[in-house]
Amino acid sequence: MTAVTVKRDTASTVQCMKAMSDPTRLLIMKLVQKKAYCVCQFVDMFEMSQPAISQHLRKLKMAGLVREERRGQWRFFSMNDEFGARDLVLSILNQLDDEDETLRAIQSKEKAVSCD
Amino acid sequence: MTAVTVKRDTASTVQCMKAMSDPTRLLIMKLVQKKAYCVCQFVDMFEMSQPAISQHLRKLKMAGLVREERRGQWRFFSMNDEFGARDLVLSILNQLDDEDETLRAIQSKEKAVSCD
DNA sequence: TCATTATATAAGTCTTTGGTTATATAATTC
DNA sequence: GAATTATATAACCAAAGACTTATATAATGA
Repeated sequence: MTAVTVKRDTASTVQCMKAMSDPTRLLIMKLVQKKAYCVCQFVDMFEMSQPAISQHLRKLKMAGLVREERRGQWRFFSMNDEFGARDLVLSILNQLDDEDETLRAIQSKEKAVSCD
Repeated sequence: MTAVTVKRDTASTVQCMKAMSDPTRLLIMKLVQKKAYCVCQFVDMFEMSQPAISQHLRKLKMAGLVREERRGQWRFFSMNDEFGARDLVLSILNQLDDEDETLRAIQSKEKAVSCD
């Protein structure tokens, strides 16, 4: 049973694609598809500065692809299931190899957060 | 009968998405999916300068999304069906609305080429 | 061969992007 | 309430993008 894809206009398609057309953001989307992560986890996994990660997350959030949730001193990000272009996002993520080396390397660096 | 999608790595996915993450190039891909167009047709349809169109086409060609064919003094561009990330391209184009206003407006400006 | 037509390329400009460092804010813990 | 921890934001910078104008190339046709 395949859902009928809601067709989208050019502008919103381009906006969504631009948000995901970066290796860091594409992989963040791949990760949050499965569960929520907090900023500091991404910092560890991507071995990237905290401001750099924050800015990538802001872009994804502004574009509507992720949602933010506060838990104590942490902010968790997860996939926004109410996003209009959700089908587009999923079809892109779906053809991204789960065995991809870059993805694997990043996943292997995941650390638990105290509140978990 | 749905074809099995070949999973792709992060780098090639991002490269393909970047090539399509522009309204002009996304719509060019939508157009060449159906048939080949020459540069001068795109210039008319997108109401954009010839060098600008040439440069967009070069990007698409360099990324492997389109192929070029000479017919007399014209150069026709069509979708490259041998492209590795073809499934990704098609799934993106597939969810782009055929009734999209921008697309319609561009299609309405199509003119015939002498050699047609 | 010369003018015309179709296209590419080069060089310049302006904007956007993705990082940096420094600092602000807000919750937690001592 | 002071120090610590998590995060955001601001200001800056270098590189990439998307145009522009000017010019080169290549095929066509007189």
